[in-house]
Amino acid sequence: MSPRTPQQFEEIREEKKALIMEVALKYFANEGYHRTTITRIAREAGISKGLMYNYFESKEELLSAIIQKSVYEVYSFFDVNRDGYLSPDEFEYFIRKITSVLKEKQVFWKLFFQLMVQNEVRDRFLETFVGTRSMFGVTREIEERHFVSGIIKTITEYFLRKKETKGPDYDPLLELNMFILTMKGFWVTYIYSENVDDEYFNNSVNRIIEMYK
Amino acid sequence: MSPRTPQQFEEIREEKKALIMEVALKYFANEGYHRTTITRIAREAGISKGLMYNYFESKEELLSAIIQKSVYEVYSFFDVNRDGYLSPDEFEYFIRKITSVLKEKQVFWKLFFQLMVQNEVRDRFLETFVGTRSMFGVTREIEERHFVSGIIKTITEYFLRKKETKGPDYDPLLELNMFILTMKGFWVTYIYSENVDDEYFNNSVNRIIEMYK
Amino acid sequence: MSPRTPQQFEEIREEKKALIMEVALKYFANEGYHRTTITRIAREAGISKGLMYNYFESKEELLSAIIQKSVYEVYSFFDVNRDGYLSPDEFEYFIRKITSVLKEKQVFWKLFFQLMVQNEVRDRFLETFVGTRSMFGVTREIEERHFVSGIIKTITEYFLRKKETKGPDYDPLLELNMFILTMKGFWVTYIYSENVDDEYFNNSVNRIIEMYK
Amino acid sequence: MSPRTPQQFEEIREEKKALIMEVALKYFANEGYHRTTITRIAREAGISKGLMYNYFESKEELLSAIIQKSVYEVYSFFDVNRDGYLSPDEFEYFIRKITSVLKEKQVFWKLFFQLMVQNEVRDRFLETFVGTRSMFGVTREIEERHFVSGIIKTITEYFLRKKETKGPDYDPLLELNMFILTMKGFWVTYIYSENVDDEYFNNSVNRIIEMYK
DNA sequence: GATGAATGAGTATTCATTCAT
DNA sequence: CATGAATGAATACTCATTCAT
Repeated sequence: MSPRTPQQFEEIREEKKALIMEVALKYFANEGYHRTTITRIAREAGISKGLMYNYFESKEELLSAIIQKSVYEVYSFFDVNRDGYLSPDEFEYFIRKITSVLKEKQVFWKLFFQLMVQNEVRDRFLETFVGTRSMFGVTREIEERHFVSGIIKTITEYFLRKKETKGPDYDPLLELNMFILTMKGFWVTYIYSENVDDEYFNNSVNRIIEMYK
Repeated sequence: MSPRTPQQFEEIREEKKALIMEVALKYFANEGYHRTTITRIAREAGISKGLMYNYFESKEELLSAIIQKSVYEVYSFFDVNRDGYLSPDEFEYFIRKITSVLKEKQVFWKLFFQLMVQNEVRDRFLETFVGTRSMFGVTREIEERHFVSGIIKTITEYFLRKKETKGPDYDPLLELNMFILTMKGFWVTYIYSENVDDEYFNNSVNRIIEMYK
Repeated sequence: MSPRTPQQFEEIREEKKALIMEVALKYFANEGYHRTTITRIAREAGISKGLMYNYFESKEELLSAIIQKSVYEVYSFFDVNRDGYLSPDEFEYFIRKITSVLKEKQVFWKLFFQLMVQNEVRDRFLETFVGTRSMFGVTREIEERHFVSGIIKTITEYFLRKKETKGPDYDPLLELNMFILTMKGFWVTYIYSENVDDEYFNNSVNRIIEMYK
Repeated sequence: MSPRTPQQFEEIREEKKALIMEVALKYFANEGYHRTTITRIAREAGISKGLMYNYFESKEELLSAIIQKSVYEVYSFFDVNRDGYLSPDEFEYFIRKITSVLKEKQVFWKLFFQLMVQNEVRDRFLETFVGTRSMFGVTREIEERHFVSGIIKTITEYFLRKKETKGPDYDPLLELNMFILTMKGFWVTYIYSENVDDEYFNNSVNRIIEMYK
């Protein structure tokens, strides 16, 4: 009969928020942000529409929260190698990480990709979370800010360093470009694979490492 | 001032339809299908909403017509090589074709990609036009129907044949997979590049040919 | 640490109710009744929404309680002169009272005015609390019931009596009307003055007395 | 069978817009802006909600259009006397105008008053349309901009000039203040009178002229 | 008494589609 | 063939009120 403690309320809130975000991510990713209605999310999460708005100020804020959370989780995955120098083994480790996080957060990447694909949303979120708008273009000037830019810089330096051992015919920026191309291809392929074949997945990763390490 | 002949009417009709489709494609691709209103398309095409419905039964039918037309144009681009056998030079030619059609039809590909990214739309169109739902997955069984499946079959055979010259360490299906991966990466990169750097573009194409021919 | 007596409970209850009403009056008056949410009032009063409903059955009942209380306070301000006869000095005293109560209860008058201005609310409350719906109109028949009617009757008689001294050209009902007009103008002017200039305020009051005493 | 001409369409549009604005004004004025739903306006105007939005971008824009139109009509009522000098007869004429426009546009003034009475709306519209926020306060500094300010300036000068004939005991600014007070009282009284008694109305106007000319 | 999570009926707004002219 | 006024179903969002704890 005694009222719930603030901690209990906080717990309820966090659990419900997590539930809503989980359901919303699933539908945003698979059906698209615009096509997913609040009604659907609420029904699927077993709550009322009103409660949704108790936790998130708007549909957009819900999307934002999902992205923020996911980006944070992806960030925390890459806490190593932040010194800016990459040894070949660290490079390999990085590729293995990036491919495993693909599996781990497949649904989020689906959503992320979808957002990238739409002008409007891209402009709103890309700069905030990724720090670059040229992600899909050939990025020549290396941007300093943000996580992704930082990684790209580190990797660029890795490729530039390889020129010393590979000889005069080696075009490091072209190789970098091909590497990024391949990673994107890998990404887009496996994001939309419903039943990833582990053997092929691993073989592909190993081959990428073989080609670009 | 003599009345128009039925042929002339038909011509006018076709021109108007083409104009509408062109405008719609532009907006569908850049703003998104759901975010583009019929009103906007009609205004931009300089006609009334009513007339729109005279030409196309619904918004969806308009989309469908756009895709059909574009897919047809892309098809006709590849009229060669339909005999199912690919020589190395034909393979190179095919890559050059596929990359140039990327530039040629960039707007369509943008739209296409956007549609692929949504379950519902994917299910509705992919099978119809492309003949496979596993496009984004690791396709092992080679599907026979349709254009894309046909091409994949031809290319698969190209890679299988290479085993004979490349030796026992060569895994043709893995190489095929890497090739597809790379092409997808190339595709997704350049679709969303606003100002494609021709030099880099060509260098990348050449490198792909070098790697997989 | 002895348990509170029923009286103490009652006191606490009354204090809380008063606090809620005070906060609510402030927001109702300044932001509008409809635009003020229960959540806001509860938060501002430092209590929970649930408790609000422990004290007041509904938002409307809260409004009702506020008006009742304020009207009662205004009533009690005018406990003199209830014998129905007004001497000139009592008339002056009445004007000074009515203008000072304007300052005293400015926030309430703001709310009151806002309510008057809306048909629905006016109909609901005006009759109950003021005893007339013609408050804003030219009232000829003098209504007997209620406080305001009583005052108007008393004042009407005051003006009628003045005819004897003012001579045949004096139209007492017209003068009464002008007096009421002027009082309303004074009222509406000062309710919405944020920083009332005391000198002007007093000069205006004196001038009104000069004109109508 | 031939399509409507642009003129016909324009006519339809203007008639419907006028109808909607008329109905909306009535309900906004009598029930309050916030309490009046779009559904109600549409039903009362005999059209669908959707059509409302064909003509007005939002509820607020509808309100804005109503005010703009009404203010324009009131402005056009006062095209005389814009030279800034007021003779006594012009002053009388002005009062007769202002009181007759009260009758003419009673419903609008009801709405206007209601808006004034709410902080939020007041801030949004008052400055735009009236050019002063101190309307309800004792305005000492005379503002130059806008219509209302212009009139107040002209009238102020009228009262200042009267000092010369009225003698040293005459306080022109106090009289101005009393005049404004009385006009406001007149205004608020007659806005909310449902059946205005013409004789009383005219007598009141004459008495005001008598007092302040 | 006290809390705030939960509800649901209601509100403004959008937009594909129809249809009288 | 051509127009755009008109519709209505759907959608995001609000908020007074209830209720388990």
